[in-house]
Amino acid sequence: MKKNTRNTKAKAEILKFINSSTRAVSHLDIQKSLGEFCDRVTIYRVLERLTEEKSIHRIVNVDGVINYASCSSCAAHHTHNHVHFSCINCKELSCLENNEITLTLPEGYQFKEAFLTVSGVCKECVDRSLV
Amino acid sequence: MKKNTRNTKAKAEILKFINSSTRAVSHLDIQKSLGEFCDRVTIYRVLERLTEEKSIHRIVNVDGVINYASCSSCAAHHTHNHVHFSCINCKELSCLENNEITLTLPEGYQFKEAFLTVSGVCKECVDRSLV
DNA sequence: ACAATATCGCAACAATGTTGCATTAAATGA
DNA sequence: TCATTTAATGCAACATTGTTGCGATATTGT
Ligand SMILES: [Zn+2]
Ligand SMILES: [Zn+2]
Ligand SMILES: [Zn+2]
Ligand SMILES: [Zn+2]
Repeated sequence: MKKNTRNTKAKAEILKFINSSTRAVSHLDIQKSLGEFCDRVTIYRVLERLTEEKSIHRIVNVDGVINYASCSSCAAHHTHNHVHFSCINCKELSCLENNEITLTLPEGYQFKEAFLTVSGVCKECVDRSLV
Repeated sequence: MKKNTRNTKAKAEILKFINSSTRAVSHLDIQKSLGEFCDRVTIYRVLERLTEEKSIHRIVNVDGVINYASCSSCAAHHTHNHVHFSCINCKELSCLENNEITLTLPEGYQFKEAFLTVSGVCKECVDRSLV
C-alpha cells in the first residue's frame, strides 16, 4: 500500500522558494526566508518529502552543507550527475548544465552516481572584482 | 611573524592513525579509535592544523560528513583534484588515483578546484555479494 | 460532510562543532 | 640542563544542526 502525499501550505511555500531561486539553498536559507511561516522541523520533513518525490535534489556543498535545488532543469536527463559550481566568494551554489563527465572506475567497482562540484569564482564575482 | 607549530603526542597519534588507514576517516572514527587518549576538541584542532600544514586533506562525503585522508599519495600531483570513491554498502571512502578529469566552465567563470566523488559499490563488497 | 491519516507544532533530545580560559608541555637558547 | 616563551591541551560551557515522539490539525478520497 502506497502512502499518498498531500499538498500543504508549507510544502507549496518551500517548493516555490526553491524554484524561484537561481541558486541552491540550504535549510538555513529557507528558514530565514520563511521566518515564522512554519516550524524548523517542518522544513526538514518537507525537504525530505520533496526529495523523495524528486521535485528537488540535494547537493552537498564543498564545506559539507547540504543544499537543495529545483529539478526542473534536470527533468530532461533524469539524472543528477551533472556538475555543480560553488563560488568561493559569494558562496553561490548552482547547477551547471551541459557538462557531462566520463570516468573509469578500477576493476571490479560498480558505478552508481557521480557527485561533481567545482569551486572557483562565479561570473558575477569576477566582473565585480574587475571593475 | 609566522607561528611555528609543535609536534605533540596528539598530533602524532592522529596523523599515524590517518596514515595507517586505507580509507578516509571522520572525526568520529578518530575519536573511537583514540578513546580517552585526548579530548574531542583537541581532535578538531589537530585536524585543522594538519590540514593547514597539508599533511592531510579533507574530503566531503556524499552525505556531507567530512573525512580526512593522508596526502602521501597526493604529494606527486600536488593537487587534491583526484576522484574519490564512496561505497554505498560498507561506507568506505577512498582516493582513486590516476583519474584525471577535464571539464569546461561557462564563460567568465574562474576555476579553482574540483571535488569529484563517485558513489557505488567497492570491489570488496561486490565480491562478497557474489559469493 | 465525514472519516482516515498525512502533516504540523512543540518540546525534548542527540549529534556535531565552537569558544574562552586556566593549565600543560614543546621548543629554543642561555 | 634549566628557564623562558607560547603553542597546544583539557574542560566546561555554549552554539548549531538534525532527529524523535506525540497530541493537535488539516488535507483528501469517498
Ligand atoms: Zn560569486
Ligand atoms: Zn543540480
Ligand atoms: Zn564497500
Ligand atoms: Zn583524496
